[in-house]
Amino acid sequence: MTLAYPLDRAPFAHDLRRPEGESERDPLGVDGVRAVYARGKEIFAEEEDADYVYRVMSGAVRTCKILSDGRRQISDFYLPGDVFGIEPGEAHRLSAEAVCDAVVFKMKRKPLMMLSETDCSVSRKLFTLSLHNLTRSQDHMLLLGRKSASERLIWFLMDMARRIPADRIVHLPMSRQDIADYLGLTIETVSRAMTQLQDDGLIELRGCRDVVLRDRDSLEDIAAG
Amino acid sequence: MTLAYPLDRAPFAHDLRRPEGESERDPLGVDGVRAVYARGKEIFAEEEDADYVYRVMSGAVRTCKILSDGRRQISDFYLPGDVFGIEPGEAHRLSAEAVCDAVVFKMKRKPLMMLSETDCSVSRKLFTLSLHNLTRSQDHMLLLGRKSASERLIWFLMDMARRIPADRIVHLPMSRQDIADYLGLTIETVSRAMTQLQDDGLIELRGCRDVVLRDRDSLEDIAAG
DNA sequence: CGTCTCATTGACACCCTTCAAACGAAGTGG
DNA sequence: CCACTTCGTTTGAAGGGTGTCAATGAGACG
Repeated sequence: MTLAYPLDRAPFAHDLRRPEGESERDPLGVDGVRAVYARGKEIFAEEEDADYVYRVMSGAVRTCKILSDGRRQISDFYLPGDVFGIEPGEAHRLSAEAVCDAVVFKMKRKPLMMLSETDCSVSRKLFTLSLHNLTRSQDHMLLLGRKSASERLIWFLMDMARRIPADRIVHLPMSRQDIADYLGLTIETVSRAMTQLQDDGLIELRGCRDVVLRDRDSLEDIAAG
Repeated sequence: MTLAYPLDRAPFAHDLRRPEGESERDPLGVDGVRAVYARGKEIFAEEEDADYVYRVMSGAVRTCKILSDGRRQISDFYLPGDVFGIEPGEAHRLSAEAVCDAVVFKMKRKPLMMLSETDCSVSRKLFTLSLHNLTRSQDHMLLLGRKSASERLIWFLMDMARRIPADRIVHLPMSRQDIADYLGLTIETVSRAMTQLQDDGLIELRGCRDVVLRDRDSLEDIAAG
């Protein structure tokens, strides 16, 4: 049997076949409902009231910030089991969209925050969760500020290989444009870097979304910096 | 009377003249001691055990990650009142150094974590704190991934103007190299961008560390993106 | 097979980096 | 008071990595 996701990333005992809209309980301890979003659909917008906190059940989600002239930076991708949409204030600081068809669990923010005032285990879970995100964004800043295009791409591929359940082939749920906006590059540069890695024998492309890591050791070394 | 820092950033009722080493209590609710670091001195290193959590009392601190070949990315600068050094695991994920002569309050991590298991207000404070840092790093990622040199510098100056207590002149505690490593640029580019902003009449340099914001509205607009 | 969308490739431009030198402020010693 | 040093900043010239613009290629789907 192959797991749908590594154990430390398993969401929780939801049955994906249960009808949408039925109330269930999140591991964080509050009730909520599932919602389905088609590829590209917006889950929430920047500045919108942050009434809900979300957990990915299947598919993938991106959160991003957009400048007035359209330049976009993707903060992170969220995979099954990941929580997103928690904000320090009343409004969302970034927008969220489905990278591919996705099922997300949404729970009301207010009950969660109220529970965290009385249940220390909940507030500590929230604390741990945001620290985890913070750690990721620190690595991301190093990448955006100081790494070359190929180093960025390798770091991204290794991160995905670690997070996505698959041994030999990493299936990327996102487009080149998403990767570019995550890595602070253009789609052309991502594409060129990808073929360069293939020419160097580090990876092998099986179609543009499936990547075989051919020289995992070298890739690890470069990703580690 | 002029405040040493804006009200929302005031650290706590420590008397800076108290002798170093004497035990005091942090607003987070645990005891600790003050420590003095000269400019450039390391407070903790990457990979080092994260035994303490810190709060800046005076001066400024930087946290950064360094690649094996020396490339450096500064994650953030911490000013009086700011807490730094909280980690999800047992080890520090970044290093911390004094940007200028600085006094920091250090409290043991373990008692703080134990307190947060029973006192919800503490774990919620920690949660809020890490969410605040996360929000900052999201803005920082947008800056590093998608903004031009001058946009980065303007964002930095406006952020400092907001955080540093001064009406007309912003005094930067850090060197050009620090600014460069924070903004993902080189020292030369920062210097050039700075003189360009001066030539454009947006700022005025009074020595290389004192900046007068001449056209605050334009600067705000550009910083907002 | 045609259409649509997305990915790849090429040519060229440009912003930022690199390398190098000059400049300036602060501190030291004669 | 004035060289002299040191360290950090500024400025200049040249090069390179990534962006831009444009055309081609490759899957997916009806």
